[in-house]
Amino acid sequence: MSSHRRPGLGVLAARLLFAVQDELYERLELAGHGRVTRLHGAVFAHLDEDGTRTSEIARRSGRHKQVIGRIVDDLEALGYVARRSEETDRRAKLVIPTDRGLEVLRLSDEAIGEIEARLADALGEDVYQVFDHTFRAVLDELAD
Amino acid sequence: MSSHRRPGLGVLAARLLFAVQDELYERLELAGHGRVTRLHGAVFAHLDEDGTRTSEIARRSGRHKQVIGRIVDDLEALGYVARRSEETDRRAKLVIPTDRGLEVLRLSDEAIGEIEARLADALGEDVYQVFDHTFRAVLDELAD
DNA sequence: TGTGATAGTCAAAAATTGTGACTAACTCAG
DNA sequence: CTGAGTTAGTCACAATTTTTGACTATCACA
Repeated sequence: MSSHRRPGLGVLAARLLFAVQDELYERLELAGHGRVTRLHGAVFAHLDEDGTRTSEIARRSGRHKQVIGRIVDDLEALGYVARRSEETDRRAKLVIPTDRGLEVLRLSDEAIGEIEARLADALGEDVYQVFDHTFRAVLDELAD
Repeated sequence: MSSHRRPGLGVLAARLLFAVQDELYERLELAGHGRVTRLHGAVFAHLDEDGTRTSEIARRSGRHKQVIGRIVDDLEALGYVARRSEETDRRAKLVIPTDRGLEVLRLSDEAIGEIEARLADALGEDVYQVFDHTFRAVLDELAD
């Protein structure tokens, strides 16, 4: 078996994404946030500590605002975020993390940070830094 | 705006995946394969030229075999793959790309190859090679 | 031979995504 | 100041996708 083709950049990206997500959500579950799923990640990943608009989250995550709106409904019911109208634009509503939401943000940053630290440790601090730097350059290059 | 946190490894991976997919499916559409969607990618990405079992595709892609079975139904109806019973194990069926399916495999490899070549050109051949190599090392490291 | 595991499929339920329409509020040219 | 066009968000409905459980056929192996 395993006569499969050498994985290209797309498959590498998918594997990395799944590997990171697997570890992240496992840790969130252990920390008592088992109700938070990958779906909610689209919001958490693009949510600032001081709040972000629904439409901005939609834009950043590349999903429809209806989908984001529904995920926010969910997170609101679970007590992770609250909605507050913006004062400068009364159409808009800020999605703001609650204390519980802030904890998820903190735990997520911590989990990702640990993964990165583990990789830096295994591959070499300098090697990993170059990797991270090149990764961002790759994304900049593909953004056109 | 844009006061968002520095994206971690997970967000980087997601962006890379989407960027690669965007370009890949755009090219497939231009080549007359507009009916092939990201959904089908789970099969094509793990399909060998000489055929692969449904369950092996499911294992490699991390999806349920029912889902893969349905995608294969789709691809079969579109004329991209055929099913053939294995001789060594009569329970199993090989999913085999048709000529049309082989063309998609070729176009996909070509598209990814061009993206990689473009990146190597922009960032430097040696820089990109190190990046690619480190990427695979990262995945090996996370596989544990 | 017979017990347990594996490959694949079917069918129904649940979850997620996409579409179109709608209200409210903002922008800005005239 | 006003009205046309745009944008933020939501609702309701349709379509798609995923999940769950059950089932048949086949294999592996003690």
